[in-house]
Amino acid sequence: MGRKAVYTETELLDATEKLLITHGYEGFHLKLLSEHVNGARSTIYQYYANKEELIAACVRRAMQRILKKIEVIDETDVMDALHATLRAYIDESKLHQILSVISKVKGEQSTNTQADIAYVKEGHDLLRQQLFRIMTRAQQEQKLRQDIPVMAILTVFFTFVDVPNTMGVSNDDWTNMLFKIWLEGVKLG
Amino acid sequence: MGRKAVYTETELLDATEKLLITHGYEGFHLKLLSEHVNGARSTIYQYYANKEELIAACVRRAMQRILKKIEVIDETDVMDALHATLRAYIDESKLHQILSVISKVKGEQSTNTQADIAYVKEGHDLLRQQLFRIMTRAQQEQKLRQDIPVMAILTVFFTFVDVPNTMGVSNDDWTNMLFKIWLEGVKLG
Amino acid sequence: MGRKAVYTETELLDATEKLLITHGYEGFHLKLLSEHVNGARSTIYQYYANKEELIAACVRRAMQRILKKIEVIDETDVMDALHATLRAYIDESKLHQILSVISKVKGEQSTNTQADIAYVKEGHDLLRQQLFRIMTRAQQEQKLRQDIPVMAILTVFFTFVDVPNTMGVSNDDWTNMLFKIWLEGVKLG
Amino acid sequence: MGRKAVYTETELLDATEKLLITHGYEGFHLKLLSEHVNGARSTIYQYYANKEELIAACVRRAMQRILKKIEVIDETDVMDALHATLRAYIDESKLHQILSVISKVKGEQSTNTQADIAYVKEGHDLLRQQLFRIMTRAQQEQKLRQDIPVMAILTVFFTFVDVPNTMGVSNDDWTNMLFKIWLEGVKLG
DNA sequence: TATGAATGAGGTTTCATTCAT
DNA sequence: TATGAATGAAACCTCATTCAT
Repeated sequence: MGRKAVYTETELLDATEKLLITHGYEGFHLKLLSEHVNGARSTIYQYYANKEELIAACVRRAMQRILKKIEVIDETDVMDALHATLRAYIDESKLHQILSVISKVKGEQSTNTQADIAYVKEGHDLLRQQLFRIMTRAQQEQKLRQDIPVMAILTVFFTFVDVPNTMGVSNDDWTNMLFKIWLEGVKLG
Repeated sequence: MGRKAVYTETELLDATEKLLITHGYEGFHLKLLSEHVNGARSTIYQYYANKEELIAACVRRAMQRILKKIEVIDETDVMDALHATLRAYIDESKLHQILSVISKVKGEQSTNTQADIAYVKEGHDLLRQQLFRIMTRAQQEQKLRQDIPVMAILTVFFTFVDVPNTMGVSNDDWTNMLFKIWLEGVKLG
Repeated sequence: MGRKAVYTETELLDATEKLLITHGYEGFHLKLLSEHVNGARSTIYQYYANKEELIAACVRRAMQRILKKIEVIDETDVMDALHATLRAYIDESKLHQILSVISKVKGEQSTNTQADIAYVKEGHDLLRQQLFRIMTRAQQEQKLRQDIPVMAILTVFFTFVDVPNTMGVSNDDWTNMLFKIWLEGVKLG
Repeated sequence: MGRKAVYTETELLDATEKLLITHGYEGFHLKLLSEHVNGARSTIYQYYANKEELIAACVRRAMQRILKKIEVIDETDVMDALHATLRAYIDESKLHQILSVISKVKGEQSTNTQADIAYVKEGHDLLRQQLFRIMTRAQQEQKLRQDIPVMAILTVFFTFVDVPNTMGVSNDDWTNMLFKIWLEGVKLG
């Protein structure tokens, strides 16, 4: 019963995510969104009580997506696990941009929003801790150099994730190349 | 001598830069700026015709600053030059954030703005080309591995610049550590 | 017998009346109403063409209710009639609040609404005239002082109706107390 | 320095008060206000941060006005004091309408608003307590009947304040008439 | 020149009402 | 018939920019 929806919630979040990436938190407007989705601006309020709630839900979904991908990585072989992790992040190359939005979301009004913010924050910590754990194990297994603090290795790793694929190669090739550079450096011999 | 002007152009640009870093292009407002500077909001228009012009001037100045620092680097020794370059960038750790603002500046209105945008774009290319040149030379001199395209090495280098100093060490130490990782990688042995 | 309708017209008007009292004309919304009744907002339009029509019907019903109560009052004894009248009004303590809403209802659109507005206006006059008549009779019968115009006595009477029962006593006791004050005043002796 | 203001704060509050009386809290809009004052809607925000703050300030001012009038009343003679009090309230015949608005004002956002709300609430209590005190004294001095609780006398008094001047006489005459009715009642002899 | 004040454009949100299932 | 969904009008509020002192 009732009229057919002009778009699904998924479509709404997809469009939101795209616009958050291209315009950033402050440049994201509901008018903009409504122009990228067929339907009136006010219709958005059928799905989310306000802009903040929508953005928070969008960021949360992105976090859920990466968590799901990271979760299934086999940690038997430490180096394979790191490689797979890098690949997962590169597949979600815009992830950091989206997640960083969460720091601007104002959650005072809605408990929904607050819950989403908390979820994303926890996800952040989880991802960081898991990588820290794996890398520590890699150091112990003599797979990573020990004269550099894990924290530094980790931070560099997180930055590699954001290296733009200026070569325009496949994600597979790009992951392999970055992983190699991360491991071996760029110096000859 | 007359009464001190409410604020000098330099103070205005300094405040603008700080706020662009903390709030981003879309989060930067003249009201905000006037609250961080001693004088009224409308006085800003004595210096710049509009917001875009102010922002463009601010980004231009940042580009000038880094160009000046890069310009004086001695290129005799290729690897020293790269190290010094990394150090220069790390000293200007927020540089990328500022420069990236330029892509959002709308320059249709003012030729001043357009000139500034062009200047920044050219500076960008200049920096990139210079590094490209140095790295190519380094490859030729057998200082950098040849199985990885210079473009990839370069892109990674540019990303290193943005690795946040999570260890909280001095810029000197941080540069050394990053440079070492960039060169040698994180793998043991 | 078929499924029970989501709500009867009576339920709708009851809820409307309650909300008009608590929120006033301007604070009354159909969304609010639909939340206080079992059924969807749009279903309201099956009963009334628009918000104004609903409100007008609600006020009209309240007027009908008080008219019915006043109508049956035995006027044989003038003072008993006045006492009974006060009691009837006090039983409908929120009446004035509801009736006053009518002045805000916009009736241009619907003849139904216009008819309801007219009905309420006429009822108003009727009530006033009837009381005026009784009081004039009471004056003639030497039951009410003659040095005060009936109009003033009447207006004061109408105000007594709205004295909030701050003592929290029964309607019976409250009526008696107010009637006594109205008649005898508050001065000692 | 700076442009000449289109209206003073007093004019703004006067217009606000008038509109609050005629349209009520929920029917009061800034667009409406801007139409009753020369100047654009957005100009209002130069004076008050938001609608609630404006309304709260308006109600506060009304409370201040009545407090000032009540304050100066000479309490030497208890009955004279009560008469003067009634007169003061009748001069501010719309007072209750304005003050009642305060219960709808949402003050969560602004401490200014909260302070104004508190001020009005306290003023309310003050007025009530002062009258209670005077009336209690009047009872003790055998000026008011003792078979009726002061609370009831007080409540009736507060209602008298709102009796509309349907006779169209001067405030002086109206006060005298109401005071007489309040004291002596409407019964003959 | 510096600035307080004014303002219109544009963004957010709510709500009566309509649509289509 | 009942309703979920859509929507435009209208309210609130912010901000870049202009005005006039």
